[in-house]
Amino acid sequence: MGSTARLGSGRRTPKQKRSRQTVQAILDAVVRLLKREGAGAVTTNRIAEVAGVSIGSLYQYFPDKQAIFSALHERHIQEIDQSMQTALVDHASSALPDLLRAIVDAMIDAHARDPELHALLSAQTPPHAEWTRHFAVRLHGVFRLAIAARARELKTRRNPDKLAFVAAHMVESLSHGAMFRRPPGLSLAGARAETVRAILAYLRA
Amino acid sequence: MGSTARLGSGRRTPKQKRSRQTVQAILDAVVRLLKREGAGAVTTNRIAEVAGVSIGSLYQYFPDKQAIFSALHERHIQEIDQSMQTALVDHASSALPDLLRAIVDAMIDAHARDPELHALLSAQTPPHAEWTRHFAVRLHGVFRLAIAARARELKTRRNPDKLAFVAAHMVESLSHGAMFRRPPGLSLAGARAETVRAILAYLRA
Amino acid sequence: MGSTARLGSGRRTPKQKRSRQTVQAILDAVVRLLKREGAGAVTTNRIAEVAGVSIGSLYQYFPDKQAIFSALHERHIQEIDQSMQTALVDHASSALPDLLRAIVDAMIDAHARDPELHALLSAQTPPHAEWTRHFAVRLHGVFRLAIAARARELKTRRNPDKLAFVAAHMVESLSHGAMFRRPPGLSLAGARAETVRAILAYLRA
Amino acid sequence: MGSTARLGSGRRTPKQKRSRQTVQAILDAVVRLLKREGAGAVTTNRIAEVAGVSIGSLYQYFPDKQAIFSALHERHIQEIDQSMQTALVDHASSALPDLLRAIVDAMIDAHARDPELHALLSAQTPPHAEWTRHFAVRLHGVFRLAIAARARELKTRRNPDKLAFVAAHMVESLSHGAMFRRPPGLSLAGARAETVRAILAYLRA
DNA sequence: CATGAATGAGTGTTCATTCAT
DNA sequence: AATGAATGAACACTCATTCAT
Repeated sequence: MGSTARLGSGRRTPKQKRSRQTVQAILDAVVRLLKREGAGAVTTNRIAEVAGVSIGSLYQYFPDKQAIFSALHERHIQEIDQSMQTALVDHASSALPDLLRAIVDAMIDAHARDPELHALLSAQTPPHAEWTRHFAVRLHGVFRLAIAARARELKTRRNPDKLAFVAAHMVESLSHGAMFRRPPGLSLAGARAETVRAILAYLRA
Repeated sequence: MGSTARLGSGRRTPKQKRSRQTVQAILDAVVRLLKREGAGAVTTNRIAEVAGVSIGSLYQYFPDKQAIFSALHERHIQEIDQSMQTALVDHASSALPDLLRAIVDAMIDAHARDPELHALLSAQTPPHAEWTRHFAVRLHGVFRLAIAARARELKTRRNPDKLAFVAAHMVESLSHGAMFRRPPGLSLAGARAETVRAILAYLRA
Repeated sequence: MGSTARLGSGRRTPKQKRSRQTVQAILDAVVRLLKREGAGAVTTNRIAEVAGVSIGSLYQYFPDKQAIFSALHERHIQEIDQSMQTALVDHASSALPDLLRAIVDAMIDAHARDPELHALLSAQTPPHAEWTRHFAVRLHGVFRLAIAARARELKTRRNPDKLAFVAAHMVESLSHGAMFRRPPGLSLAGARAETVRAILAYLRA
Repeated sequence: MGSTARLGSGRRTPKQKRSRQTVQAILDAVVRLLKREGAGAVTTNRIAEVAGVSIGSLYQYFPDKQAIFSALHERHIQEIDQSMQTALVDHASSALPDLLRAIVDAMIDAHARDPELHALLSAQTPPHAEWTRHFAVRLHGVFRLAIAARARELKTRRNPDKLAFVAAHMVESLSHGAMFRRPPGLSLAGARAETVRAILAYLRA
């Protein structure tokens, strides 16, 4: 991990850095293509071209096309996951509404940052692929933690899994909805607030 | 010869009935293929084969491959929409919890009836296609109606659009989640009940 | 030929008239399609549609697609041939320049009447098909006759076949050229006159 | 390995030479197919097969089927054009009859070299395509040059464009006719001579 | 005879993947 | 490692033709 960089020569590091850069370039190329020319234009040859690498090199780093999408998904999830983790830590000792607010914000921001990407990505991958499941589990975990830590505040003895299940789905669905299907007359800010209010209402019921 | 034109009632309809049967056969073939052999096996020639019609006939009824998926979506949505409408009417004078329960049941049942189909279908269509939007609008409408009719019971003066937005997303997301991402230890029945409880909690908050 | 129309009952005539009308309709449909939508649009089904007959009926009158083009060619040639014959007869006792002028006019007019048709037709049929040969022979014949009848005026004893060969090609090529490849600065009338002059020069040389 | 880059002269050219060879192979394959099995056998897959390349390679060099025919035409025209140019230069200071004879020979030889190809090719391309026009212009130009340079010999003040127009059409038409529609009793040599005589007669009239 | 739904062999074309250089 | 020309299985789609009604 960090240790490779510390070893004497530093000879292997540049190679690995190059690799990572190539992988990044390929992943970025997919995103650019997806946004600029639509899903139909995302062919391996085109990806390689846009990434500025040869098609041969592309296959050096990814065994097949699907692997590229998987990697992209993973990267995307990790980014969201990261901001979730941060929200959780930052508000470890805040009141529940504040924490919820932070989580919802993180989620919406993640969607807002790259809305087309998110949309097109889900169209490209089987909806029950590993990553979807994985993401659900992570989000579920975030809420389990958040809820467990505030069991007293909530005065509830209900199954925390059940609560987390509902809360996680609410945040995901409403974040997505706030971004893409907001009805006229409901601002993004309004949707944010309403999402928090809804989850709170549920948890406190 | 000349007499055929004189025979009783529906001499023109068989032509149309046959058409409808062919279209049905094609749509059913897609579903069968999707379930039995996965999305990769859904080629136009294979569809025609499984449907028991010639590829030429298939193209007599659908201008291109995408049109087949669109038709399938439309059929699927209409089925869900139907059961939603029914729930709404059947519980026109029930108490809110009963109505909500009926709506959630209709939604989950629709997902449960053909879970793979639903899943694979969404993978095939751009997520912001007309039908997705259309369905969201329909669901939203169902809730607006349900909530408006019970404004007094809810003792609320909040924007019904806002309430409907949140409620609709909760139903859709949690129905889907109940079907596909239920955590171990949460039964389908439990998820159903919890979904209703959550929506109620929100509406009454 | 003419006799069928003279026979008693007249029962068969309408049927034959209908047939001829259908055939005409089909032939006209090809021309219309060719002109309006280009060669690519000329499919048997489309022809039938434009002609206002069913595809089945079309195949009642023509064994296959190629036969339609053949019939069209034949009709086209007969029209040109007709006007050629007329020119020949009308100027049976005119001087050579006048006759030549009449033939050239007939030829150019034939091209001018339906230039696209003529062009597209040649693109559709193998260039050495029967009809092309046939047409060449007819034109050749016309000139043989015209030249033979004026051998004294021409004071020539050269092989009339040779003269006819050259004259026929000149008239065909220059008529076509006058229509389609006239250089800027050369009017159609000018091209007409020049064609006559050129043939005369050759015949008198 | 590394040494390959150091070897003598043309190490980059093989890439281009290979390309040219492939293109040549494809073009030749079309000609072979056209001659051996007729126009109906000329499918892209068959071309690739006969050319000994994969269908994928074929599409690397030609965007679509039509482009192959266009390239073939261009090649064919350039060959004829070449021999025309040569005739013009070789007889720059010859008398007009000799020059005419050379041009007619070049034209007839071009047709004689590959008569079926020429015939089938014209059947494949719209008769007013760019190349046809282009060729007419070239031929016209050749004659303008030839005539202009001999204005004194011809003692003519007539519009050289008019003269060239007629002469060019005579050469083209009579060369083609000499090849394909020669009447019995007229030898190829006879047709050649007669063509020259006819053009001379016209120019001197 | 007319109809037009049905047929299916065959077409042009794409694109993930390989491998000689 | 990198390259990119070459590959070819597979696909969506067309259209001349048939035949049951």
